[in-house]
Amino acid sequence: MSIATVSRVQRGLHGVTPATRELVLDAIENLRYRPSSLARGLASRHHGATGIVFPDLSGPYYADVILGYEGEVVARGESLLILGTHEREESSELVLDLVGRVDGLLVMARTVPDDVVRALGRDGVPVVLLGRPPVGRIPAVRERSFESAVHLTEHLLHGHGHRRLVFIGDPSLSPDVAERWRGFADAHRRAGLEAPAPVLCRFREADGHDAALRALSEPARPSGLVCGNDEMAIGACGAAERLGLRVPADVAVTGWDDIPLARFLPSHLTTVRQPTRELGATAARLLFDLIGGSSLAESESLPTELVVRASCGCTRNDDSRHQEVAPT
Amino acid sequence: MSIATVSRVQRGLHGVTPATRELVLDAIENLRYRPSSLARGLASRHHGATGIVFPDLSGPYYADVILGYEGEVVARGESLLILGTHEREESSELVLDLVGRVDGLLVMARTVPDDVVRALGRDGVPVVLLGRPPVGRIPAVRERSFESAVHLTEHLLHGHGHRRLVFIGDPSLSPDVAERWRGFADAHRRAGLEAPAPVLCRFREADGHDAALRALSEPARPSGLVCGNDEMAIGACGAAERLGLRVPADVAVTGWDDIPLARFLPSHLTTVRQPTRELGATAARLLFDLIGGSSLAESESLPTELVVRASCGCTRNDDSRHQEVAPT
DNA sequence: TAGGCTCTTGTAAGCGCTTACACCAGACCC
DNA sequence: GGGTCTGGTGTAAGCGCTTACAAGAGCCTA
Repeated sequence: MSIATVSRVQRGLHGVTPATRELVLDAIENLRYRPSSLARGLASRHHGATGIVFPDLSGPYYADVILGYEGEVVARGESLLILGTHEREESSELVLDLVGRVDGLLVMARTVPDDVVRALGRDGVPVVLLGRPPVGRIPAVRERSFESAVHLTEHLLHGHGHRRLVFIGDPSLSPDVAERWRGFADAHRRAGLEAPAPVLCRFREADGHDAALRALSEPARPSGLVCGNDEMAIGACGAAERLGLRVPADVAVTGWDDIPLARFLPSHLTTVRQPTRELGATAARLLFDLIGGSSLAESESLPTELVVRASCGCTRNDDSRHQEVAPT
Repeated sequence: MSIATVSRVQRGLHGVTPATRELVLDAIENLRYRPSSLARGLASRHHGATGIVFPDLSGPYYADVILGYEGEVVARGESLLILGTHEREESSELVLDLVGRVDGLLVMARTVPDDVVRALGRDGVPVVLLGRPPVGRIPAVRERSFESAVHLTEHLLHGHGHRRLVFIGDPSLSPDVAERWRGFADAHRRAGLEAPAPVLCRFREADGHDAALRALSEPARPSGLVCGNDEMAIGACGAAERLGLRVPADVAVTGWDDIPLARFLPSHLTTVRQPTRELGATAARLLFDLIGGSSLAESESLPTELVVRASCGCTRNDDSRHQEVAPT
């Protein structure tokens, strides 16, 4: 019984007599033989693994995306390498290293600059982006942040008659936030209004708190704060409370992401739910298409869902209405 | 210039003239040469990667552990493969597959049965356990759940005079919960009381809700619910509310893990904070010791911290006292 | 029955590294 | 000046698979 036959049986190739196959299978069982993934990879020149590069893992967003991705990967019998960049200096170097260990890479927002992504593309590495715009021919998966931002802003503008909304968040820090800001501004424009400049801040609760404190201390106090994510919104609610303002009576607050905590704020948070798992799963499918050689892998965008609770001024505090933002 | 020299330069071995080294480095730079991790691994018979097996990624606990682990791994220039078992049938098979792609494995609670772990140990695979008891000579990293359970229960028993406490959670489902239940029971014993049987339920909010509903509907209503984790505790608070009971006036509720949401319940949750990142980092160090051949890698247990807020009956609802559970 | 098929199995040449060992200069000693 | 070291460099044999190709067995057709 030769090594080639074993290899053929192992990989379920045709051209092996059932009898021999049985024999080989028995031997494998008895010897508890496990093929070396390293040797196999070297000979067949693929790793049987893909990588995912994410900025961090605080909050449920990235964890959920990874979960959606992981499901698809495991279903294909592949492995998954992860790398959190955590705004490390050497992130690009780490990614370049990672790329040597996988057949393809999912690169998420706020991890490495575009030129690193471009370099990967030039080297022929299959790459899919998530939560950031496409780069050259490299496809991206995103949720419709722009559309949901328009939708949410119009809800505030027309549904509640707000006229002094302020956007909290820094569009330059993340493509998602940029899209949300763009939608916010666009909704204003469509309504014949001008959106005030965003109050810049980073992503965490404390950042939102500080930014909201600044915004709410302006002489012309905003009547609503549209925050770039739920964490900032939570901070903003805290800031309002600290200033003796009631949410939503004195100031409306909205977020993004619908993290579990959103339902537990004193005034249940109106927010936008993202199809996090589906984003991850879609990215995986796209990446495997790319690895499989399909060159027609196109960017995709997934619908989001407006979750209307109490903090926007809609009165009920427990149940929540959901509205899907239709494809455009 | 021979291939061996390049290899030597690459790996920073001594015995290369500075001049040659410079030459090789230049060539590497110019040709943008990257060594094949596959070939290198095959020849040197190690993967330069470790794996982590976790049950799921909902809630911040596992994400934080992974983060702590990841930091150590990346600092060593190694890669990290992840596998979520999600109570899949084929989990053991997947783990056995994963093990062929790494130099060592961190196996967390509720993923694969002990005999799989034992089998790995027998095959000489470096394995570290987390959140589950040691198996044979395989070391485990754990937080002092037992001790903090005693501490928490005594706080309730002696600090607040409770006499009808009920434990919510199923000790058979997770080693952590088992330890907590054991501490709960032990504290009762020390106080000359008998702990009532635990109200069995799974880990999620809804499970805690149902279990608490059952417990609180008993003729002799408990005056306090000690829940196996924060999610269950949140469910329990909901159940109390639904029954028209106030927390903590009518019933005290406590959790475990100190998830972010714990601070946002109507009555801020008294809970136990775990050193999640440190757990992950410690496990990584232990695993690398093991891989490095050190056979004196011992199980470790890390201190936890009792976070006293309002839901146990201590009145203040915003600041929180922390008490570290000292090593025993 | 010889020639040509098809189908199964075996052989051996890589895949791109690491590493034991051979080799070759010099430096050094007597 | 020939021998012995020493340390830098090259050679080649793996590592454990995949895979092109060769070889052999069985069957059909003329």
